[in-house]
Amino acid sequence: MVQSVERAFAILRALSVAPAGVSEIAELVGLPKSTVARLLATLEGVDAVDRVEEGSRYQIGDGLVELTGSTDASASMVVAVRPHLLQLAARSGEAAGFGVPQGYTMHYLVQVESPQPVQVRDYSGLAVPMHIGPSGLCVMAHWPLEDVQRYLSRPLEAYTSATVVDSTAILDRLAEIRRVGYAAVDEEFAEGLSSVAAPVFDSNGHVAGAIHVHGPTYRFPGKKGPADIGRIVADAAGRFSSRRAAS
Amino acid sequence: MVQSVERAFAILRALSVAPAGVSEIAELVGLPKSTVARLLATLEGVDAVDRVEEGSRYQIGDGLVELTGSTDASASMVVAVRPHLLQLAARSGEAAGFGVPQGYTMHYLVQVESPQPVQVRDYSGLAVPMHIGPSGLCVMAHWPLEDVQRYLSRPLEAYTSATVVDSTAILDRLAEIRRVGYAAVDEEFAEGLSSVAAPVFDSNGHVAGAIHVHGPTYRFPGKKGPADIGRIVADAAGRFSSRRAAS
DNA sequence: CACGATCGTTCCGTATCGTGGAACGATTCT
DNA sequence: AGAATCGTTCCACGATACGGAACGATCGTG
Repeated sequence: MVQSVERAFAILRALSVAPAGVSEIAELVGLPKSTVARLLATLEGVDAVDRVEEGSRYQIGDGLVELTGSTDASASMVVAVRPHLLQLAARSGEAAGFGVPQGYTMHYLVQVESPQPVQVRDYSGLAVPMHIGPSGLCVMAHWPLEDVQRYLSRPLEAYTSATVVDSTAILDRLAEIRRVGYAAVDEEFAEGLSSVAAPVFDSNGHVAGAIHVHGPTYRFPGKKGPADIGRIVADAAGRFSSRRAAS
Repeated sequence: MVQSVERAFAILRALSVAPAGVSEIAELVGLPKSTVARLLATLEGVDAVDRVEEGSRYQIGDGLVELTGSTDASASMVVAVRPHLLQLAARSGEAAGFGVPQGYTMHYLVQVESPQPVQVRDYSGLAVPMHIGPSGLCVMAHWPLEDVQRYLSRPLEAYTSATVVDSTAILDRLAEIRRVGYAAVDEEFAEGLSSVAAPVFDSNGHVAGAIHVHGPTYRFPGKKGPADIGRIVADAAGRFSSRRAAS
């Protein structure tokens, strides 16, 4: 067990009851004032606590609330996005899915199956590096440049021989994605699999995830081509973004 | 800054998005597996995380929710207690209310009006030190002795000339409250105001709040006297406690 | 089934990090 | 004004957290 983490949580438990200052907390948890002050400074730094009206009393902070609320947020997003995915699957004729970014990976939370007899596997529950697949690229296209460059400075894994791992090529792709509003990828994640994705934004205009359609390369994107499918997906993602902004 | 606390919160942020195992978290936060495993074990020990279905994936835990969630629990209690208060107001002929403890104060959440033409003001929304008023005293009567003594070691405020602030007298009161199951107070909170309260317990038998009846001193408790009113209030509080335990 | 890859768990030597007493200015109370 | 208490910061030091390595368990593939 890591003692200082346990101590930090003892402090949080004391504060969950009522706001308090350093000395009172020190008495409540039985630690020296200086230890408590240092742990509080750290907890304040990670937004787990904040000050009552910029005074010297601390209370449970918004950051802690967000840690527990985000899980719910993802769950509610899964529920909210489903009708959009069902419509998209019907309209594109292929499986549709939704994923959210987490650090340097894209987490695929939910997938709605293709109406066609030949299905692709279910990728929900899977975590994929950002540069593998169009959803991650859509998200990354809206990152600040220094975040993109930090990601690209690490060795990039190739899932297939078609996976693009060249930094310059990726940067060019990201610019194109921002211009056209979607990303199309063939066989970079898995051989025989093609996918088109578009970004979902939250109410503050920040990229929050991506909706995608994917199918076997032999029939997808097919006659419609990436641009047509791209527009359909971007349309669905845009409607979902608008709906989220309104709620 | 305490590095291990910061690292623990980095892990929590990763888990706030989606459940994950040790290795995935390690990659997300950029720490060695053994470090992550040790921090996770600690976070699990303080209920900040728990396992998904006793497997090897972790998620945000109930303990973290509880650090932030007391307000929500209070909201559902307000809904649940209302029929009990309505009945009590009808039976006692006075206003009935409910409050929950928060640290060293009693928070009055809801009040149902007296059926009589002369009303007392609405105290819902008010926070009052524990020793002021019978509800706080009922809660305090069920605190561990060292918690009581810690409270009493601080200077106690008097709201009126009748407010009891002597530690010995308060300790005697608490013993009497535990014995008879209610508390009766005259003009200690406000002049001309009398009140009788009884404790509400949660499903673990811990004191969670108090139900009270209050009215103008000139007519309350009246012919019934504190003991009769006390029994009526304790009866209502006991029924509410049983109903909470059953749900 | 065998084997390789990956996972989660545990151990242990070590050095880094967290500690707590003390100092001190700021604030509060009498 | 003076005493008490608060919150903040410093620093020597050793306790604690660290991370590489080992290993059994599990999973995926041929």
